[in-house]
Amino acid sequence: MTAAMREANAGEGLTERQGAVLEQALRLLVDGGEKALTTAGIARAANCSKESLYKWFGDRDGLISAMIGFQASKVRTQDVAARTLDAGSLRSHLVTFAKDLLEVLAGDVSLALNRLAIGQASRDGSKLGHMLQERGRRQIGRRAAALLEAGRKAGLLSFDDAEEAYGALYGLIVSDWHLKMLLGEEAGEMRQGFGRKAEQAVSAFLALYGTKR
Amino acid sequence: MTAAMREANAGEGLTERQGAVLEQALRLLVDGGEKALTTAGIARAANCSKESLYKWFGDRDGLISAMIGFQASKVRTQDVAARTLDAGSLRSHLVTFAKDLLEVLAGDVSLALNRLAIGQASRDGSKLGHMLQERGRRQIGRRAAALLEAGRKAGLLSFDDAEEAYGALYGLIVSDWHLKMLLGEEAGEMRQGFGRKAEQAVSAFLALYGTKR
DNA sequence: TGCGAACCGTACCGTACGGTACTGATCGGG
DNA sequence: CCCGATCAGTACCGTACGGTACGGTTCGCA
Repeated sequence: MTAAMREANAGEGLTERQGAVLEQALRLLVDGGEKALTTAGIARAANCSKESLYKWFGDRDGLISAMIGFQASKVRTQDVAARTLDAGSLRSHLVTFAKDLLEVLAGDVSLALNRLAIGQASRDGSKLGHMLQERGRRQIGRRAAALLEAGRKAGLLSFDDAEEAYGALYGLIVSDWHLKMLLGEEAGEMRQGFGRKAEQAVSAFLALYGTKR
Repeated sequence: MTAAMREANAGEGLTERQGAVLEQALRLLVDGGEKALTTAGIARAANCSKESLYKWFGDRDGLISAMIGFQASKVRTQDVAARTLDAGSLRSHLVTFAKDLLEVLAGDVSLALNRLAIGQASRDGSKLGHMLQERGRRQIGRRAAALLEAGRKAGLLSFDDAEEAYGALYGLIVSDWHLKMLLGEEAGEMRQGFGRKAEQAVSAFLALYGTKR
């Protein structure tokens, strides 16, 4: 029973009720930051008892871990089957990827969870940090890697180290926007610049790694 | 008057004693994260009384703000007078800038302060975030802007929007390393890759914005 | 030598949090 | 119709923090 629960928490085997509780917890976190993420507050917001929280998630850290896993499980990245890939469609796919990346990073839940994990990075041995890294970046990184690999196979891209190419793409897209948003810069005002920024970044990336010239 | 005249430490109106206290506070923050940054802990580490802390800095937020200002005042960026600028020296200056930037961002005090400001971004209306942005990034941004402008004046670089070019340079250099370090990735292991990464980033930047071909 | 300001060390207060224990209500199965 | 399990609601406990107050000490200065 307990073992099943623990394993379930790591994956997605959560009761609807528990999912609803995590939803409320995420909402609290987004609205009020880590300070607002108290067990009493969650219990009040979710109309459940503190005792249930501890029974389901063990302790506060377990609850936070469950929040991260829960949120990650909601964002599934679909692999684009790009069989027919020409210069135009590659560019379009890259631009879409860039916009998606910026949108994800600017999402308030993403920002709140990243802030939480960063704030706890010094205390908990970066356990949450690794979790976010694995569940979040890894997913979108795979999507990008697949896209880049497809581009190379189609003779549209040229690079030796895929990781290096992805690093350049990521940096060109995100620059220091993520940090600025994490530090509190209002994300709403920035969003309208995402489209232009994505186009610029992809153009630069193709100038660097594209074979067409 | 003597108190006020006592050399204002690095432009701030701080006594040496107060600077020493802030030094200890920064050390506490670096070692133990925000949780370790308690008024009692600071008083103990700095051999001063809590009453003095409140007299000097008002409250905990004032103390944290003073810590940021104090740390920023210690990092002065020297403008490189690049009168004779050729392709080689521009590249060398850019590589040096890139390495410096990575070293600064990987510094444990910088990481700790950024973590602190990010953790408080939701509670205090990003006051600390703006402070860090203004005192930290602005400085190194100006250095980069001067370098880019000099390169353009010398006919070695070509760009319309300096801010856009700087964004590309920053992104190519930093990529997602800063976030990874903020999330707890051990910075020590990464440092040895800084040199190579700086070279790669500058090469890519020059391929994008350099006039020499 | 005497005075006053600054300051250290500590005791103290109110509060809020994490976590536990208890009570009563709901509900599905025999 | 009753039994056992689950859970909401709440009271409770220990702890730790931010901030304040106070006694004792040092030191500059007249």
